[in-house]
Amino acid sequence: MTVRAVTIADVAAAARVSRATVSRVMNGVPTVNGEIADRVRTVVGELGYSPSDTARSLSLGQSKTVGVLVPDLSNPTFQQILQGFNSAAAADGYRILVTDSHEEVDDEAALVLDARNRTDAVLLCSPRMSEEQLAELLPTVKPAIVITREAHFQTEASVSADFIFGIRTLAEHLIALGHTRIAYLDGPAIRNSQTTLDTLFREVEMAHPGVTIRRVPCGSSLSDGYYAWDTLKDTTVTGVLAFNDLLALGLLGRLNEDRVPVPGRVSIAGFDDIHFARFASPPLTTMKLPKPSIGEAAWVALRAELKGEAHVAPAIFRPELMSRQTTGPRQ
Amino acid sequence: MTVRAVTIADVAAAARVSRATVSRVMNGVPTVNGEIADRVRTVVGELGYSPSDTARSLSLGQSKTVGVLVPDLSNPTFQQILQGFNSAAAADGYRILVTDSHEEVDDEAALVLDARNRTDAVLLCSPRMSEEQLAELLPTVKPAIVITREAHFQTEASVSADFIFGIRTLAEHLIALGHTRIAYLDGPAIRNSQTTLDTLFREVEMAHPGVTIRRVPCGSSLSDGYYAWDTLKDTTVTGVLAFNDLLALGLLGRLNEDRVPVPGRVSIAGFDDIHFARFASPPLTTMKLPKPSIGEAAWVALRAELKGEAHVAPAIFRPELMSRQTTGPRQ
DNA sequence: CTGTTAGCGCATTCAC
DNA sequence: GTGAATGCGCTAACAG
Repeated sequence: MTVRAVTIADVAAAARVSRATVSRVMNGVPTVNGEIADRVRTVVGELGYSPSDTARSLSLGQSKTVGVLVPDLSNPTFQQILQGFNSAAAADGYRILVTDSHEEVDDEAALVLDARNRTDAVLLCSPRMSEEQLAELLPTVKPAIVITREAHFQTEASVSADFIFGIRTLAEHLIALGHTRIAYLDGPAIRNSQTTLDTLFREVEMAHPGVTIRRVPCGSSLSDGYYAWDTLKDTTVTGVLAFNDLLALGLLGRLNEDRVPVPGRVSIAGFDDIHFARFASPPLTTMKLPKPSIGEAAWVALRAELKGEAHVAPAIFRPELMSRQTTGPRQ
Repeated sequence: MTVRAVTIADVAAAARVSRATVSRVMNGVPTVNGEIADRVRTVVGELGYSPSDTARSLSLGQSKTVGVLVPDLSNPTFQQILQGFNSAAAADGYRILVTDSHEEVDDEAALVLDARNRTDAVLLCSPRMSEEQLAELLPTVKPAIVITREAHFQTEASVSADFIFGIRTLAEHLIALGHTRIAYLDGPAIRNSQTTLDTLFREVEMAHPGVTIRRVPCGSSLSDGYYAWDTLKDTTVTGVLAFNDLLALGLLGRLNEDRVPVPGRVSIAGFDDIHFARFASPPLTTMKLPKPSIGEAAWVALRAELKGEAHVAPAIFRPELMSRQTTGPRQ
């Protein structure tokens, strides 16, 4: 914008028609005289006119745009979810506006509000805020839906990945390979997923006497994984589960650097199956998430809300084990 | 938006004041009676009012937002440039709206136009469109600036990376290691950078008799690099330069998979120095680009244009050689 | 089939 | 210090 160079009025004047007619031509309304339409189009071309989306949005009462909040756009996982979401939305004529919170929990609410003020709805992708904050925010920004890594937020999360199932699968995988001392690299401290995970680990330990799974605070980035070795190396841990692939890959890079054999000395498993996982050396064992499908499901849910339809049933996606080379028998 | 739940009028009515007063309170205009202001704020809280950015934009004549076009958001390089740009812009109270062209050259112009119609200016990050298209588009969307990988588009590119210098450096690096048969994995076919690169390679060949550098059409993604080996493996090439790190990393992944020693059988060099480069195995030799600085410089240039100041001098960034382990003596 | 009128939600002159 | 009126650029009835 910035004091629009050429407006609909300019075009109307130059084409000697009313603004309404210009509007009709621009929107492809068929009931316009061919000659007039041509004349308008010509002028549009000459003046380089292009309608202000802001004005259209205000007038139409909708922007045909939905906002998306992600905690970290540099994480390939979110990019892929976003792609699935984006193409699905695009197919319905919607565009997206993405905002990255950079893992700053305290900024999330404001960012969502902000995004919502210029769009018709919002998608909260793995919000890091507490469940309470979320519950408070949601009603003020709806239509809104949230994608979560845990399936137990049934009230809010329309789309979720069965993280617990995935971690259990990975744990069993390591245990089957003979590992008994396992570490879990924790993701961003969020919500009350804490207890859920603890419960899982206790269950697994119960089922497999002799096995211990220890949680280690970590983070969500490559470097978080890289530095995790500092606290891990002096332990007897032989198997490591990571909150996500970034963590696992960062750790793997560190181990390669320190010439620690993988999976000889320690087995590593990630979560998400980002592209790089396959290209790592050795290729990373991880749980594959159908990221584009998750994005699509999110759009389907959001579109339903947009249309005011009945709530669609929450979609829960099960990850799939990609057993590659970073995990092997305990030695 | 979507038929705004609560508007400024609602707040005004509930607080028994005029809309103008509500507006003043919302914008922190000091000349408002304390009690009234408090009353308004209370109502705002109760009603959960939050001003429509769309309406504000239209009224103010500016959105305090700038659009950014990138060819591939999943490429970490662009993310980092974006981050630099974003934080610089944020410091000046501007927000950004990103659009990803997914390397679809033909969509770029429309996307830029689209973005520009809801923002005050646009940044074209490594546009893939032809120089002619760019020249035609630019005037219609200004204020606009472009970031380029080549320094020779002096007329348009406000910020650029000295790609030619970087590739030359890498070529010399390989040659110094004894490589004489070198392949260059080409990026997206764009503009007329073709001849520039050819010129460079001829120069290098002249300066080093016996050396040949062959261009191989490739692409810009991990998988493009992965499949490049299919055409490379039957050649006598011992050194490979890649358009970017993604290509190099994809190729490296393939070579690890096929158990082809790197750099024993073939040396590889990338370009950009994305995070993953360091974590690859072996760590990737590449040219480091000051990506955040590039982003910041872009904002400085764009801000100047926004203010209608004189054109700032084009900024050209020189990449720096990061000699790591994917390049070694010819064997 | 085209022009006139009104209004989307907000900020901002201008009087009061 | 506050309210009433006007306009940002566009679309959508409504007439004609």
